[in-house]
Order: sequence, then structure tokens, then C-alpha cells
Amino acid sequence: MLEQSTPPQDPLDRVFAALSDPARRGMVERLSVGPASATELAADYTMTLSAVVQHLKVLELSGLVTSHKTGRVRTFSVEPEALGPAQRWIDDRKRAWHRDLDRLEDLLRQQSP
Amino acid sequence: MLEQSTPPQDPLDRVFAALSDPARRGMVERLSVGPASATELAADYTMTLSAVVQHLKVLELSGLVTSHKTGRVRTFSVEPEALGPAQRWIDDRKRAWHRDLDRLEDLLRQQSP
DNA sequence: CCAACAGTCAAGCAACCGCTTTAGTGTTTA
DNA sequence: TAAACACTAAAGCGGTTGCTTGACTGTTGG
Repeated sequence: MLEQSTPPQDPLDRVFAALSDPARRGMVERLSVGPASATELAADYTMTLSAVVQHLKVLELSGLVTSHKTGRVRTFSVEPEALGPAQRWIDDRKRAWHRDLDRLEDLLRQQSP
Repeated sequence: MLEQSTPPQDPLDRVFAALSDPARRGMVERLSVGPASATELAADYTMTLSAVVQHLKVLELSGLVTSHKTGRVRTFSVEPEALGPAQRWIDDRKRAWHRDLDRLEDLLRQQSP
């Protein structure tokens, strides 16, 4: 019985959740080209700057981006290490599946050689 | 100005959202070992069968799993193709970032050879 | 045949999300 | 120094999510 209630929350939860919003993915895409300020990022969207900043906060909490403030402008950059666990999880699934598939092929080969 | 409001919803949205829940990830993990029925899957969790089935519905809607019913039991299996787009998106980000990093290195090499 | 079984459906509910609006704080620039 | 700028913080709101409960439909083993 796997107990997983809702403790401090798995980082993986936050990364996948952050990526589930197209606006947030857009911001990460924009930022993987190079750093940008909140206002610069906001220029690409119809929503309020406020909303954009809230999205950026989610991204930062997930570890996907970092930010530092100089003067009155806060600059955001991607933190690509944060994608590692997500990528690894997906790879593991694919690997597990292929293992399963190979086993099935072996079985079929045994049945009808 | 990228317009992305909320149309029929990008498949990528649904895949990432589906993976953002630890229970759902657990079910996919279990299923990538081999197919299982709803009740079998439910045995690993403290929540109701009803809740488990709802999670499985989300997974199925995202395309990550398929199911077919024989008699009174519905059997679920993974659909690993569905992970492709998510994996590709992540890979693209990593690639874009490395390109950026390499460019920075070139620049630094130019500055202080 | 009928009781246990495997799942389905719908209602209800608390918590959370994505967004806007409003009202700030500190920073620059003309 | 005053107006424009780049955020920041908080409240509020409608919609969605993750559950539970309860009632039901079809299937199957004894």
C-alpha cells in the first residue's frame, strides 16, 4: 500500500504541473533562448503583468527558472538542471515498456519459431 | 503576441497535467510493468476505487493509457507513444539551452583567449 | 438463481488555479 | 523633484480538481 497523501510535495509534481500550462511552457521556451525581464516576457501575452508574474512564480517554485533583481527589474533565466528528473522519469517509463515488449517478442518467438 | 487562451487544449497540456499527480504517475509506473485491472491498481492506494477510476480516466484522456473491457473487468495498459511529445519538448529545451551555453563559451573564449 | 464482484454514474464539497483589479513600494529619468 | 516605470502584495471570483458517498448496472461463480 503506497502511502503518498500530500506531504511537502514531490519536486516532480511541481515540475510537471508547471509544464502543464501553455503560457508557462511559452515562457520557458522564451527563456531558454536567453534571460528576460517580467515586462519583456509579458509582452508576448494578452494577460496582465500580474498574471505573468504569478506564472513566473510557479516556474520559480518548481525550480525551472531562477531570478535576480537589479534596480527595479527582475531578470529570469532557465535552470535546465530542473528538467533532469522529469526527463529521467519519462526515460525510465520508456525503458520499462521496451523491456516488456522484448519479453513479449521472446515469448512469441518461443511459441512460433 | 501569442494567442493561446484555452481552445480544445493542447495534448501536451493534458500529458503534463496527468503526470503532475503522484498517484497517476504511480499507476503509469505499475502499468509499464504490465497491464492491470482497475481493482488491481486500486489495491495499491488508500483512496476509493471510484477515485482510482477517475484518475485512470484522466490518464486515458491524456492518451497515456488505453483500456478495454472483457466481461466485468476493464484492463488498462500503457500507451508509451504518448510520452513522445513530452520527451521531445524537454529535449528541445535542453538542446536550446546548450546552444546558448556554447555561444556564451565562444564569447568568453573570444574575450580572453 | 442469487450473492458477491467489477465497474459506472452523478451529486456534492473543500481546496486549489488562473485570472483581474486595486493599491501599494521602490527606482529611474527627464 | 515629479512623473513614468517595473514590479509586488492582497483580495476576490468563477471554474476546475480530487476526492467521497450512495445508488445502480452488468457479470460470474457456487
